[in-house]
Amino acid sequence: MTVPQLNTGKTMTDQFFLKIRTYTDLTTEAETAWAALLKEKTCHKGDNYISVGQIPKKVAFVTKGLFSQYYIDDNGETIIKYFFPEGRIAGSIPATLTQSESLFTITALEETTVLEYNFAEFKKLVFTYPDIARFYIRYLEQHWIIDKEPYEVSLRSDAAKVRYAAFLHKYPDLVKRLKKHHIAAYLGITPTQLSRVFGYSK
Amino acid sequence: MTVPQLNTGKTMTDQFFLKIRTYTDLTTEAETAWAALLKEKTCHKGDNYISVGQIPKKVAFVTKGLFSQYYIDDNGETIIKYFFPEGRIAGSIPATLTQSESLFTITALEETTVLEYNFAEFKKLVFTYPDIARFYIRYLEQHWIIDKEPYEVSLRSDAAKVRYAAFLHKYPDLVKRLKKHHIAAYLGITPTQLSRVFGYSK
DNA sequence: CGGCTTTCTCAACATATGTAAAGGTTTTTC
DNA sequence: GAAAAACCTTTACATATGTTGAGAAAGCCG
Repeated sequence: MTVPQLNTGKTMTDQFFLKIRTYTDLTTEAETAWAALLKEKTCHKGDNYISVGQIPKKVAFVTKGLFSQYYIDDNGETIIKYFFPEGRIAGSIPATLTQSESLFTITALEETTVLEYNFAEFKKLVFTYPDIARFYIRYLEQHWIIDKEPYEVSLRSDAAKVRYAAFLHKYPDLVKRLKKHHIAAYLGITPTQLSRVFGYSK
Repeated sequence: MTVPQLNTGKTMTDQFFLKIRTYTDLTTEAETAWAALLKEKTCHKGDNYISVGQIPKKVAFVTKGLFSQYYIDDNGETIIKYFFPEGRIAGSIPATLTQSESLFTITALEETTVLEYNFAEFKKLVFTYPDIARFYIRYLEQHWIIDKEPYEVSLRSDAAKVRYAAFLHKYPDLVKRLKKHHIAAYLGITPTQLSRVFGYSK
């Protein structure tokens, strides 16, 4: 069971299930079973929630703060795959599903509080409660299929300047919380190049 | 119901469910219900199974042949996102899920026979038969999460030469069936560049 | 406050890849 | 089987982006 913790008048668990219900409604039994898996955790700025090479067991719903998921390529460049701000479920999912070493590190860019839960336990609930299965399917479809497509297309066919403009437009709030080099690493360019296209366009 | 059609001694439907059972076993009732949705279709080389701008309703299990899924970017370049050879389920899934216009065209690179089914009808089965839900979840996890990760990483951090070598290694059978410009379009480079890295390394 | 680190920008140069065009080969088509 | 189309490679040139290094600004820390 989670410890009540006020946050705009809601416990973290309330905040969690409010988000979950935007995908699909859950029965009380399902919600109770899921709630029993949740555990609060805090990551200080700079802490790694998951490190490269680790075999992850848990995923984390971000209630406050910001994670980035990144890896270092052969040339020593940092490449950021995702940002996980409030309301997102952070995890190294491929590694968690296959129980293999994570290719990515997930690190806190800000003081970050999460509600974490064991993913294998969650998967058991998926096959026990049809409404949790329904949630999981919606979640997978939304984030792994629908949301990813425009970014993947842009990454392959747009110049850095266009990708930067799209990022500014899509994540105006995130932009303020990130350093330029984080954005560059997400767009797949160097800070130098970002500075160039930024300078020309502004 | 599908028309029996010999193919190494199996009907196309047999071939389909053999593949499905590699994800999870189905009850007889579930299989029967799903089988009722299947319909054979043939695409001649050059035919589009789905065209850009179309709102797709169906997906297609490829029993014989090869599809590519591509789009034309602002500069008129063809960009190939996937190949669908035998045993893969081809579709413009983001557009099908959201019932919006497909960003991609799916076209037959060879004479291709498929077993197609209405995706919304299939989704009803997902929420009726727990074993079909289990299949669908496994399928989403495998193809949309696990399989995609290495390619996405490579696309962002490896030079064209490395990506080409990885492609040769991973799809030795596909390579023989594709033109070089198809491979180039998949790797995100021009045929000219592919010819350069191919020439130097061979 | 003062120094230290991080961040950001800029310049000069290097490089991978794109563009365009040509020629030779292979494949398709009738 | 001949004509046409598609494909592949190569060359010369163009360009976006990377690399390195320097310096200025901003943030952090003792």
